[in-house]
Amino acid sequence: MTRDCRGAVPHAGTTVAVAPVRVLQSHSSASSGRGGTVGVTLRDVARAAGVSPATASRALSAPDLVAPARREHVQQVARELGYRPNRAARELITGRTGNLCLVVPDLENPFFAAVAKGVQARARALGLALLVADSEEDPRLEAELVAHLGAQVDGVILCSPRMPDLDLERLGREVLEDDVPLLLVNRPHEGLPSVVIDNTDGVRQAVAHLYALGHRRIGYAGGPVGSWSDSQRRRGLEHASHGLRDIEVVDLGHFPPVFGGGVAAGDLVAAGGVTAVLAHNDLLALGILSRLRARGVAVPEQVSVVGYDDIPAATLVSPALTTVTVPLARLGRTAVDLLIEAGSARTTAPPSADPPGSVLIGVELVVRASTGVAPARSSEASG
Amino acid sequence: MTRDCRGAVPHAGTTVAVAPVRVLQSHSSASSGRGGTVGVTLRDVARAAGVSPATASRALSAPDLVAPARREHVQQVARELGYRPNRAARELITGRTGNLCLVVPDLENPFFAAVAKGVQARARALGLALLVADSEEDPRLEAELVAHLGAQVDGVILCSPRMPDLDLERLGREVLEDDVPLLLVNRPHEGLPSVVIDNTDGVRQAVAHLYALGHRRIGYAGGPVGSWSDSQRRRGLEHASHGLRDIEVVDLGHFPPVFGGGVAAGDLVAAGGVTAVLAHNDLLALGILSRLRARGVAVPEQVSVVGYDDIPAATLVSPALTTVTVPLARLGRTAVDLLIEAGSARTTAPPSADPPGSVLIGVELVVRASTGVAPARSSEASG
DNA sequence: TTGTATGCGTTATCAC
DNA sequence: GTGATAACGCATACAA
Repeated sequence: MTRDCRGAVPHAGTTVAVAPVRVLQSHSSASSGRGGTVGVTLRDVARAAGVSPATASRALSAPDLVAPARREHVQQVARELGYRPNRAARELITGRTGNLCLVVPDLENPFFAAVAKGVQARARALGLALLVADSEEDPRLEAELVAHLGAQVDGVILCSPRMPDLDLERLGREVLEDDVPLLLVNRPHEGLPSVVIDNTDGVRQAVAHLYALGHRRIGYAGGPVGSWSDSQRRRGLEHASHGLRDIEVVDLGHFPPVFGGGVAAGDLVAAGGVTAVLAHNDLLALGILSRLRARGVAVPEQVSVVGYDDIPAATLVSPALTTVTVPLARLGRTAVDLLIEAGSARTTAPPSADPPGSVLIGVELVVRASTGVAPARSSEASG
Repeated sequence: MTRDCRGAVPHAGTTVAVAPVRVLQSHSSASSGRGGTVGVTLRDVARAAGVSPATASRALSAPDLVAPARREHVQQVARELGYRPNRAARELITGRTGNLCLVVPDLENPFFAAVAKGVQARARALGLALLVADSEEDPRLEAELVAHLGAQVDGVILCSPRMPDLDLERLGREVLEDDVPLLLVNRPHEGLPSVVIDNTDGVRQAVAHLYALGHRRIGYAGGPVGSWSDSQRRRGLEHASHGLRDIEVVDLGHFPPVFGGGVAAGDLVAAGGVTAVLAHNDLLALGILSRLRARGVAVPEQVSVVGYDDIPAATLVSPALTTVTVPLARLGRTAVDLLIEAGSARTTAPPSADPPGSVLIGVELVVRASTGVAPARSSEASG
């Protein structure tokens, strides 16, 4: 790594006036001369507008409380002076930071990246900034981050598929003490608001699709043990298969929900005698796809593969992956809305009014090239 | 989307004591009774430790200034009381927020996701939180975000491949006024610190590799017009080819640096009579790969493909993509370090001491299955 | 080395 | 509807 210190020549064009002395006297309104917008305080605005600081404050933060004429005048003056409220001072007295916080296991995981994008967009639309923390898949660190960052934000959104329930319990209490709303993504928990994906319906759609294509023996490559969404999807799988004649679901086991996990799962698919496999998520499915190809198993001619989430990479491979589309950006936006709602409910209502809500995000199967009609089989059951 | 308000039954197990009255009297040390760690102020610590607030402050923020015995005592007391400094109050007086800000065009783009991850990790290691903003590929929004968020952080890291130089110039000035260091990623600019990738060397390695495999006619699928890294890579390409006998570089044009752009580029590859193609980045290369496959062009037997960046998806496809590995996480970490350096230099040194530094991040070609020996050709030049 | 006192910029509480 | 004034919690200049 080379270090390249660039041109030692200072700007030659305009002369930037840098004040060499620090003025520490009482507010000497730096507004005379275009010295910059730095340090324009509310008092400056008030003075320039000929009103008291209190009125100036109200004119900007609670316009309804001030007479229309004055209000507009103050706002005009503030604009001219380039006034920008000091967030620290405001926070110090209101207790609100104007920031939200998002904790995810891995920013590079396209699933969380999409959620983060949605969260960020909605937060900004509401005039809030977003602190993002990556826990590096470490539940312990997640808890620490929530506790740490929770102190400097108005609300926390936590994506923590694998944090033990007990830790969650504790976090919930801490957060209640600190009066900072905590929202869970893709994981419900008693007493906490959450936004979750409809796992059972997604699985149902996937199974129905495969069944319609003639598949009767379907493998499931599961996610990590202890993952809430995995247990949900297993449940959905059972439920869905109950309604269909002659179907058999083969549990291929638990796998890390990444590409590498899919490679391992791929071998079990090949060995399991199934004609189709549903993976816990797309990364896993892509790994399976890759492994099957390497072993010379044709997809979808010999085996059909279905993923979950519909991450961008699902369309980059060939055959493109049939998968369950999860509106991740919407999930993120909804999370913010619900969090805000929880926050304002907390201040409006007495101690604990209504329990925090939980929102279910609908999903939709999108059929691509990785699924096809089941290969002819030695039929084993009579019709 | 269903709305499911969960169980209306309050907690039945433990009884959570919620204080129904708000204590507004002078500090009545809530430490008696385990009422919670909320509101433990420095004065409380001072009182409990039997020292003045000033000493308590120093014991925690400037330990060297207080006698060892007292110091440890105060720290102990603070720990026991669960004291946590109020960031707003601290910021109000010190002017430092303890936050950095990162602005990227698209959080879902694996390139920026990786950078963000590195930035976040390093920031946390330094005890700083990270505000992340996604500009949705809109340079105008980027400028606005920097201006807006810059006011509430100690430094800004900007990834803005396509922002016009003029806007950058203006941002640089604004930021200088606000006294907030601004650092550019993958884009140098006079007067601003930056961390950039070694584009010319990456291209050189790629060309050398292809040349060694016997390729003599190599296509380049470029990035967007106005992209600094694209112009750098084109320059590197020229330079690299000058040193090699009998080589010809074919400019395939400018493409949006996404999968779809690669699809378009793929057709030109097929039509251009080249035996190898170097893409501006991996997404583009993946699109080319996909298009070539769709058209029945074998990779690498007929055409070799090289990408740039080495995003995770590069190994998910088959054939796996030969590409130039960019240590993106390191890039992010370096950005933070350099930004901090710039920040402290700003306060330490008089007005403008030394111009901000620029760091060059080295890259390395990683050879995978998408490149192979050049097909036999109708040799056109004598040896 | 330690304590006292002041101020950071804003909003909230009161009187008017 | 408006203005004086007191906090908010902390760090620091200054005196001791």
